[in-house]
Amino acid sequence: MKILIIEDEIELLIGISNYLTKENYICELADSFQKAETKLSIYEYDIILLDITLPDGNGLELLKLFKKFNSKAGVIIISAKNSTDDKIKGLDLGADDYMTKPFQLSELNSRIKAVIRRRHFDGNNTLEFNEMVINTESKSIYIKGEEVVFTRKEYDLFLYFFINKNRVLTKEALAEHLWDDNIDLADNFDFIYTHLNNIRRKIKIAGGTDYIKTIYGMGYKFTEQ
Amino acid sequence: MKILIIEDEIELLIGISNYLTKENYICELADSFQKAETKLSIYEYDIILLDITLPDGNGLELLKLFKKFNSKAGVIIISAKNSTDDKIKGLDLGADDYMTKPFQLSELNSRIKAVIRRRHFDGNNTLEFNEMVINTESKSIYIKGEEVVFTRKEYDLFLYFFINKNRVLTKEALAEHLWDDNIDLADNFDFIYTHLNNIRRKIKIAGGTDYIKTIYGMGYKFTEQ
DNA sequence: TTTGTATCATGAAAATTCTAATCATTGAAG
DNA sequence: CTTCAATGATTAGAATTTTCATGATACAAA
Repeated sequence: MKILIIEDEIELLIGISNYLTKENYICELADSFQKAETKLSIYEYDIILLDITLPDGNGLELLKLFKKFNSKAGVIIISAKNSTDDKIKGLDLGADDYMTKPFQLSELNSRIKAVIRRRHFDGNNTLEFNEMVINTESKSIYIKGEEVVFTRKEYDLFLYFFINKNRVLTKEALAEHLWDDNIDLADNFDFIYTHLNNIRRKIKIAGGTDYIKTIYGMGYKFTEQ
Repeated sequence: MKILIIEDEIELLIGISNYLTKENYICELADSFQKAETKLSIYEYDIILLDITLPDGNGLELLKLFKKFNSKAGVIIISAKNSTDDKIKGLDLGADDYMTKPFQLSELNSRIKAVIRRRHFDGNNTLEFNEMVINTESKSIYIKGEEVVFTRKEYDLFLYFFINKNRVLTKEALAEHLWDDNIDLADNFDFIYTHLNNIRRKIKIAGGTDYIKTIYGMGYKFTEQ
């Protein structure tokens, strides 16, 4: 997941970036209205963290502007402002959530996750990719129209690939996802191999294509190419 | 966990209470300074949600006062105030966190959980109760000085009892805890019986006392009496 | 007190998850 | 083009988790 952090307090900017990078997000930084504007016009992001008070402009203007370029991204407003006004305005302009400074980084992380989840699943319960369909309500997976039974861990892993299509996911990131953060990073994550193997076997048996490409020394990527 | 909600906007008060009750907390309500004062002088709470602006007094005074009676509880300040002053003062007076209105109930919940966690685990990694000791860092359990090996689910369940000493926990609450909320409530939770049985057996073998009492039709309670 | 039903306890079996050993492949270095 | 070390794939089986069937117990109603 790619995140743009727009924040003029450099310390906070770095702090957030470091934390989120450790949590396996790809972070880009902007410490002014202008830099943010440039980045937004060029790249696509999944999540935008937006500080309202910038030295060279108001974040809400940026939000208005940006809704034209990049409507896919979720926006979380970061505000030190004391009036609720800015938050309300921000939510009106299409922000998904807001945080008031100061905040815990772990909380920011859980909000980011929540926004990602909502953006993916609100309204429709099915995700599709070529011959594959996931129904997130019944937690069932269909390949070429036939249901293939996945275990809980297999399902979680496969869904994670689906959501992170075209992105390289490290073993560590996958393991952390399966074990909701509280996993000991000193462990070895060999069991990922096993689950992956099971998923691939089931896809093969069902006559589907193995879209999970191995990137040697890096991780795995769910993609067509 | 027992929570006192001090808030004069009745709608919000009810809203919070309903939500938190569904999340398996025991809620008590106070819509004025005076009622809150009375409750605080009589009962003990785990968490206190404190609105600063009350019709018959300032919440910060209440906070000062209450630190004398009930120093064990965690305090989360709810504030609609626009000055950061009240928040800072509140945190100075020993509040653990604060929220600015309006807020998402799910966020409130995650903050409550965070405060409970911090209050329990900050500084010391061990929880003790009579002949039982839990080391939350190494995730090991000792009974009469001897280590007893618990599986992950057994450990999680046992720790949850420890944290919720003297409280009745329903099967549903236990199951939800073990499966991080995303469990299907239509499922049957029979596996709780099995894990409980295993825990009790291991305690027995180690020569410990079974402090987990069955409350017929209700749930279970970890207690001495 | 007896009876019936719902809840809980227990143990065994099934399913899933994880570990560990072995083999295969990749990419780098000579 | 080899060789080597690191990484990934595969498989078997150990450990854990979950399901299921059966028996025991508590509570309520007759």
